[in-house]
Amino acid sequence: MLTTLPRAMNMPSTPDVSTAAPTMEPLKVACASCNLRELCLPVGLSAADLGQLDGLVDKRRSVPRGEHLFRNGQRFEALYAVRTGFFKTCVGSEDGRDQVTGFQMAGELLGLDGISSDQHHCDAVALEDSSVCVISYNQLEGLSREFSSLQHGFHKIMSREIVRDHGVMLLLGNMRAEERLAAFLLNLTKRLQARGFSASSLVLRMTREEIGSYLGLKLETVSRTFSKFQEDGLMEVKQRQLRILDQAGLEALVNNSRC
Amino acid sequence: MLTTLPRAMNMPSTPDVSTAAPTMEPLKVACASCNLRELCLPVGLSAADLGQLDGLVDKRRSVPRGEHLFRNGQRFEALYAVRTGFFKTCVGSEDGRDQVTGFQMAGELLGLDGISSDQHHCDAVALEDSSVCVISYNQLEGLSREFSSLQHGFHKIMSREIVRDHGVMLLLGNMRAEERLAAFLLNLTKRLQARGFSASSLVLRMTREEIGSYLGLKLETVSRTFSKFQEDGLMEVKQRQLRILDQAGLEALVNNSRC
DNA sequence: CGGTAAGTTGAAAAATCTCAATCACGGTGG
DNA sequence: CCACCGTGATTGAGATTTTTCAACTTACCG
Repeated sequence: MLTTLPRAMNMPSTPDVSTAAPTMEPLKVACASCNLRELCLPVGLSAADLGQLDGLVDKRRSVPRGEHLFRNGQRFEALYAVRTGFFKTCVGSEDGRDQVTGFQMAGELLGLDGISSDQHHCDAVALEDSSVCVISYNQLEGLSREFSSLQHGFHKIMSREIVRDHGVMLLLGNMRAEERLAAFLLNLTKRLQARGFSASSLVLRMTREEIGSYLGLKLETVSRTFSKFQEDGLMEVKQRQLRILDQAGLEALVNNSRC
Repeated sequence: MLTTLPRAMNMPSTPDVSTAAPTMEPLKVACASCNLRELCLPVGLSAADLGQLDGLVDKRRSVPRGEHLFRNGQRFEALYAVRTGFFKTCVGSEDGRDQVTGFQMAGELLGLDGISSDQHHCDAVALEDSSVCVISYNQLEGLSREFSSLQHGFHKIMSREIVRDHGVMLLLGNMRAEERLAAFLLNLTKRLQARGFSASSLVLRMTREEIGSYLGLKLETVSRTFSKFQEDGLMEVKQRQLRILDQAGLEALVNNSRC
């Protein structure tokens, strides 16, 4: 998916206070100096264009762990780019069913579902203390008409979300429990790696139940499958602390349907 | 989803040769005179704007039953609006897994997945002899910068696709076989009804296997569930010919998880 | 230090899948 | 015109996977 990797980022989940930009007012939000620009909405924009996009990000907003960034039914006004932290999105039906539709980390966009009918169609909940950039959707549409590279980049992001969703459908429709969890973990580590984190050692930000909801499994099945992966020497699991020992083994699980 | 219903359409799956537009050259493709304009990309555009959108639809293309409109990996150049007929889209993984990600009928857009990386990420196959309007994506981006209502409409369509996909995830992740099939049938009849067809009598365009693939079930399970629905008096099933006898009963199946 | 939320594990139940046989239907060619 | 063929659909029975229910452990937070 991501063609451009970010340069070395030592503290990827911390804002770029370290970046030595001379005379920068901290209250001004500027994509041009954000260390997430290679992963976020401004992908592919030239430095010149980037400078003109001051108006894109209205402001920031911090969301403590467990709080909602937005809720199903709420009026849609803005998109949100995760700056630090970790979110889940979930949809629910009239009866109390609940489905986690995704997990979002730094640089990923939240709220695209809201455009369809001017109101949000899912809940977005912070799984740890988080902060987001607030992108006024009106502003984005306006700037998109001016900067075709921004327009195209935004379309790509929406399209990528559709492609991602189709991948989840494949997972939910065709895979057994082990394959689902393996695919999930590989996807997670790939995204973490793109943000400068280790590909093998990670801390899960979500509960077994949330993983299960995303993967269409019960939490007990998720737990059992983790245990099995550990027995098989694929990884070390200590609660939410994971260490991948055999990435190739995981990949084989996903790819070789059953042999 | 659809707020505006089309006026009376007697032959919804036939092009608008009947609409008495004076001095219209039949080779010119014009959204302004298409009877699908209320369901298709130009939703919400004023008559004035619509007239200016001559360039939107490049040309038409007909796709015989069983043929591909586009394939996974193929270069992305255009979106396609279904004019007549019926399509399925499916994604596949390296190992021969295959997942139907959607069924598209008149007025619905195909190819949105291709924007993300300039190549298609799924196959689109005609399930009956079909025809589509070819919408050059470059042209669409250009016109979008000029007409903000087109821009907004397009964004809404992409967003709606994302919302739809999340609904499918809920279905695949949380529902049992009966609920899935009921939800699928209700969705199908709702869309057919929006196009002027009966809400109760329909002919399935896809096989049990294709339904199963979409719903994450094996074809035998789909078949058994149809039989059960028939035993329960919810519908009459004769191969692909369906007659819904108890729509409320189907809705209850979907909504009341298990009571 | 205790209370609570999260995670693990076992055993039985339930849903779905697999494999296999049979049936229905549309098209084709003798 | 009709028998035949192939694809798609149906149905049964047993195997498999996942869920459910329940008991128990672990970690974290005030």
